Amino acid sequence: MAIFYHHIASMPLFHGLPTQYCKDLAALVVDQVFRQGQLIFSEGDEGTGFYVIISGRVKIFKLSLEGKEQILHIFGPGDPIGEVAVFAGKHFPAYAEALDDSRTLFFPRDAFMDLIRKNPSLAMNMLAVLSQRLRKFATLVEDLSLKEVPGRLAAYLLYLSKTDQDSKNINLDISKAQLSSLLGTAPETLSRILTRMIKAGLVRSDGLRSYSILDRAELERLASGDRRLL
Amino acid sequence: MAIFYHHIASMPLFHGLPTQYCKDLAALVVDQVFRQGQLIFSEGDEGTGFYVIISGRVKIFKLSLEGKEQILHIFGPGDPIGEVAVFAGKHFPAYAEALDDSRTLFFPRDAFMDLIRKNPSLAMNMLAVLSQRLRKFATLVEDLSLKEVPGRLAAYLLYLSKTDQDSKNINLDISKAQLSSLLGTAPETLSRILTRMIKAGLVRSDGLRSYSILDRAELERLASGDRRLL
DNA sequence: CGTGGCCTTGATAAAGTTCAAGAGCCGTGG
DNA sequence: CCACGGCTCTTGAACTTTATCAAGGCCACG
Repeated sequence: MAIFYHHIASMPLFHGLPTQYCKDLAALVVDQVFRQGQLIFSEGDEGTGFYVIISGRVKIFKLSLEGKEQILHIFGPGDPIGEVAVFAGKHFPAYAEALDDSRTLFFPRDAFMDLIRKNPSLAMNMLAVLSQRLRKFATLVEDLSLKEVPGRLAAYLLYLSKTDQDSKNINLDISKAQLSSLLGTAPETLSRILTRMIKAGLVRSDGLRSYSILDRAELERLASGDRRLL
Repeated sequence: MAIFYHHIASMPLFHGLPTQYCKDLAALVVDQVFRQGQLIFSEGDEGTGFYVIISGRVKIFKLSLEGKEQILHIFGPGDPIGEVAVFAGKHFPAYAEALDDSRTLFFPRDAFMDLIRKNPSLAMNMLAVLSQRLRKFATLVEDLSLKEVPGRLAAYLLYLSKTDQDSKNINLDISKAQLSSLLGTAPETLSRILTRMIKAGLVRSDGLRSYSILDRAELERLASGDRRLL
């Protein structure tokens, strides 16, 4: 259990939580490992608790009848997933699948609820997490509805360049198929627009999933919704 | 102040909160009235607190460069708005505008934060509210990305028929222009698809903003993402 | 050296947008 | 009472963007 404690205490979600509570949690928590491609939960499943990712990445997505998928988020170490089912509605609102071999800790609903009632700073942390997600969703809706694919792709590339040490070199980290699902488009469309961007001198492909940003200003114009073609 | 107390105590958000706390809140709260069409806050504004709607309706929306709007939510009495800025990021993530002449109570950030720290049930209520919104966003993204306009419209009509006393008679309550912005499409497209639905015998127009559902099964097929044409 | 992933490219079709014009509705004022 | 102006909504036609279907290319791995 001591090994869980270490993980729990270092999660942003539990930042500021007294040591004893972290230890209590460590005793409740269940360690779960998922293979790459393995489903963690399905939309509609009853949620008896939530997961926090220890290692690996997890995609949260919706599926249409015809099997088309839209990725809502891609989460990594430290991120909680499925917590919505704990606080409202009881069942998971989407699918979750491991993108890599992953490890998670599972927090049973009732024990966690007790703890959150006892500890205001945990509640505040959780409120901050949920609020940030609402924010992310708002921009996702904005992108899907108000921007065309080039704009979405440009925004995503710029987003990557901010996290990956503000440089001009970016790494996609995910397959093009996944990226197209994240941007809400077909893989073919993504491919075409990426080559258009390359031909227009906005970016350069450095092989595999690595790209360089050549014309940041132009990308920013695209990302902000400028309809003007590449 | 006593008059605010009454409103506060009856809000779902404050359900279960001790009387004294409600009274404390009543002393802090600021009453604000907005005219129909008046902007309550803009995207990017600093959020020094949040609002709860007492009467009227408020739309939360994003705007593109070209002025196209996408409605994220339409909220009514009892709903909090702008709370995301309180818990994360400080600035409002979208625009808010009164759809009717409306009245709100404004809760200053710091006082509210203190209260939430002191009262776990308030925290739980807020977590439930945010979770429900995440859920709503997830279905909005699903609709925008995975369904076509007929599917979205069908889903919306069915949604209305559930709230408005499960009958076959529904009332749009908002203009077609607003509805098109909520569904993420152009007014012309909405108009065309609505007439298609009428011609196909799925719904009937009872004048103004009133409609009747004639073929619920077929609407449900459309809403669930069936591509088959009307 | 071939096989299977994953990505690209091309041709075609579908859905939605845009622009422009017209219809219906309603309150105002002559 | 009717005509006018201003709304909102509808309809039509051309155009864009994106999806879809179908090959073909590339590359890694056995």
